Amino acid sequence: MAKNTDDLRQRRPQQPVIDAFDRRILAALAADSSQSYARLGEAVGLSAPAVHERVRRLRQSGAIKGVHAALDGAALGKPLLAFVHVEAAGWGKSERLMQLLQFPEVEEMHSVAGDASVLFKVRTASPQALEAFLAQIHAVPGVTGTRSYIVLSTYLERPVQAGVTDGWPDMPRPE
Amino acid sequence: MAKNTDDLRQRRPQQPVIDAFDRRILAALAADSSQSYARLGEAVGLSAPAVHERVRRLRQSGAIKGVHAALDGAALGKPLLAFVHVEAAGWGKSERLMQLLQFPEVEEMHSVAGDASVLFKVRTASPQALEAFLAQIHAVPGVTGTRSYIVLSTYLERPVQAGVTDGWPDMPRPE
DNA sequence: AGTATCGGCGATTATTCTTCGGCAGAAAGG
DNA sequence: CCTTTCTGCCGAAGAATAATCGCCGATACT
Repeated sequence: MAKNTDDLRQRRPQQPVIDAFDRRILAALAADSSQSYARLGEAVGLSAPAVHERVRRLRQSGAIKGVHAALDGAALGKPLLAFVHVEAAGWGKSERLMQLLQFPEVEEMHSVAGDASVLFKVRTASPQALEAFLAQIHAVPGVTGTRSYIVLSTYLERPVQAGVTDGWPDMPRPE
Repeated sequence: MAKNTDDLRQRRPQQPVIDAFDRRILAALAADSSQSYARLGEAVGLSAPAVHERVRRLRQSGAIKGVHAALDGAALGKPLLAFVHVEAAGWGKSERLMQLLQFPEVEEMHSVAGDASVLFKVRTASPQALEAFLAQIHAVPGVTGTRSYIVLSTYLERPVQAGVTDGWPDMPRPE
């Protein structure tokens, strides 16, 4: 037996093939991850152990990064949601900026292409708290300015969806 | 017995008091909602049934809106994340705009105060798909323009945190 | 054809969830 | 100050679920 073939087997496809069953399982778990494997299996057309095995694989492959409780910001005393665009001279990502992630008010931080360098999503208890956060940002060396977008109403806020639109509706092309 | 006192009891405080135990439970559930009540109880210093009861209450009060699996956009074939600002003449929220929420690419939609009316967070399979989505937006009557921010790197993306910063670090006040 | 591999299914065991009764502490009333 | 009432926690039991095992059919490769 050629043992060295095991090395070849260790290639990780990194795309462990996500078939239609997986997609349906992922969609169901993204919607509600507290349902039993039996119910999931019934929904997608598989047995409970089969679903269990697929979920285990999806977890290990990284397609499922975790399962989290969705909390209500207002109920927790953080009714103010805002997106903060940061303009920075030089390269935006600094060690100093990363320290801001320790604040539980910060939910997202991305570097973006556009007329801003870094984008924050923050949920604060009050305008004063947002001001304090902005002060923290402005205290970072290299930051030249910020632009804040205060959220008035949230019409949709959901986790990553499993679905992909492949056939976009025909658009009225600009002539 | 005055039965009518029951009516008074039906006042819902709407702030059913979230104490330190609740906050720790919520923090733990936001981080990982797949752990057992026994482990949670051990972490926060309560028994499993006590945690169960508190979680039930937090669920009912709306503090916990649900539990969802966090999926990996790239693994699902949607590696492109973008924030799209929409400028609209008149009032931004239209029935036509709400129909766009049916696309699984759309993860968030807010109306904001700032130099934009509506803000979308979309995760698409490709730049072409993003273009198709933008075309959908521009097809909505009243939309005068969009500004897109393509995400280059995501440094943080997490659900609503239970914690609140009350003592913000002293900021260097602008003199 | 033979053979190995993979994935699903049914059944079993182990964990966990969920409920129940009892009890201690705090708050309201006499 | 004592009683009453209420609330919330705990330990224990029963129900439901998660997690594992062996077997089987399908597929692909030799």
